[in-house]
Amino acid sequence: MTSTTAMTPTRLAAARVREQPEVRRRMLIAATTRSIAQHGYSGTTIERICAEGQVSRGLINHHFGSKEELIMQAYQQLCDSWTAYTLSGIADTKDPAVALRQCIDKNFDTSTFNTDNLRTWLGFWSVIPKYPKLSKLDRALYKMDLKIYRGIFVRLAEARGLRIDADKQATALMALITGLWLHAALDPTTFRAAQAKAICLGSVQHLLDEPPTG
Amino acid sequence: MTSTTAMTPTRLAAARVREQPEVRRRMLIAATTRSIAQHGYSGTTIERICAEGQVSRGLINHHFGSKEELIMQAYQQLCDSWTAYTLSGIADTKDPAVALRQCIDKNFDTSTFNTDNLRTWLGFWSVIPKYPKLSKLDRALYKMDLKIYRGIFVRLAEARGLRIDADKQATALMALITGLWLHAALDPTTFRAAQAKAICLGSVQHLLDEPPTG
DNA sequence: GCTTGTGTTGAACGATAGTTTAGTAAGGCC
DNA sequence: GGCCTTACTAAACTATCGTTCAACACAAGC
Repeated sequence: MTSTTAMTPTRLAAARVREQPEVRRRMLIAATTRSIAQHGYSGTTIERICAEGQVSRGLINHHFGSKEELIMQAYQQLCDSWTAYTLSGIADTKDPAVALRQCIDKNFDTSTFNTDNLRTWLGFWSVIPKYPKLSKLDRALYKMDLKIYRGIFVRLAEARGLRIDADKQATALMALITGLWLHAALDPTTFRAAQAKAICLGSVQHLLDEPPTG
Repeated sequence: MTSTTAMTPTRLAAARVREQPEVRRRMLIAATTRSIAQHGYSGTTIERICAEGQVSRGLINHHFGSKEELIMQAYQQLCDSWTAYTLSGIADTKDPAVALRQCIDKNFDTSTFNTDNLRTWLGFWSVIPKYPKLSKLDRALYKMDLKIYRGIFVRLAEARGLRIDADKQATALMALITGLWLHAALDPTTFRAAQAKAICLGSVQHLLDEPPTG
């Protein structure tokens, strides 16, 4: 009855690769991030994510329960990665000036300051007001960053014998970085990474130039 | 046959107010802006806009042809308003230092630096990469702002006898402002308008403090 | 080798998106 | 005052959204 030569199977065998749940979840999170980078949040549908991850539509609900949960975990992953990446640059740095330079470097290196990554952040930012969970994650990230930069400015003030408002300086530098990221995300031709970094360094130059021994 | 007392009309007379097309279009654009402020771009549907504008669902297509066209015109209106508002502050200002202060003021006054307005900008920013028309509008706005700030810094340099990179200064100030806007949009409790403005003024203080006559 | 567990698929589901359209009524013109 | 244009409504329409589910296939345990 079944002739393998006459009848090609109606359903061609899909590349059904069985992965460990944790591995598959990571893949789907990565696919989500890529979709947001390329199509924005409003253009990121279940179908698009699954196409990006080369899996069928039902798999997201199997591994995450809902699209919302996937989005939450994707942003958590993004925040965690960024925090780890930032901290890795100042782990055992004694000189606060060096630490500051390294932090700024990381904000404008090729793995960070590229259109895909910046647009991923933009995509998540746009829905943070909608989801309290995302707000919470974002605020935690902001506070973490603020703490890092504030700490650096405090150490810088001590080392240089200056009186500076570390909190204000940290807030200003973070806003400047975010603004440069946003403008680059909206139009990648506006300025290059080197120019953006130069602007950042320029804003803190007066704190870096001073000789350590007054 | 028709008993007004026994039968309440099946279709309660809606507040069918006939407006001039231009007036109605303005109302629908305002409703769109409000919806984006409150629900983000991805939460802004035809139904939501029409509910906000208190009209029926079909009216948007009647006046704009499509939702996309409405979004485009809403962003155009937002950009035009902002440009006019910015220019109005420096129309006949001779002293560049005063002009700069006034520009900064406008970025943090109550009509600008409120959650609704900032989230409206955020909502539009998130879809700019998707629509070339929006990109074009945004780039025009950016260039206009850049021109204004660059001009002020050029005049400031001349008046103070300083050598400054006006383009770099303008880019930096605009990024700082945008970053402060974004952080405030994501979490209104992060800082108050006065603090944000103080940070901005602080970033250009070294250009304003100098006495006019060296 | 058979059973069990589960990662995976693809179709079907209800809900909701944006659009279209037939019908209604208000305002201008002769 | 009757006619015509058109702003407007409300329902129907098609497409697509996120989700559910029955069937399937691969790996582990006995």
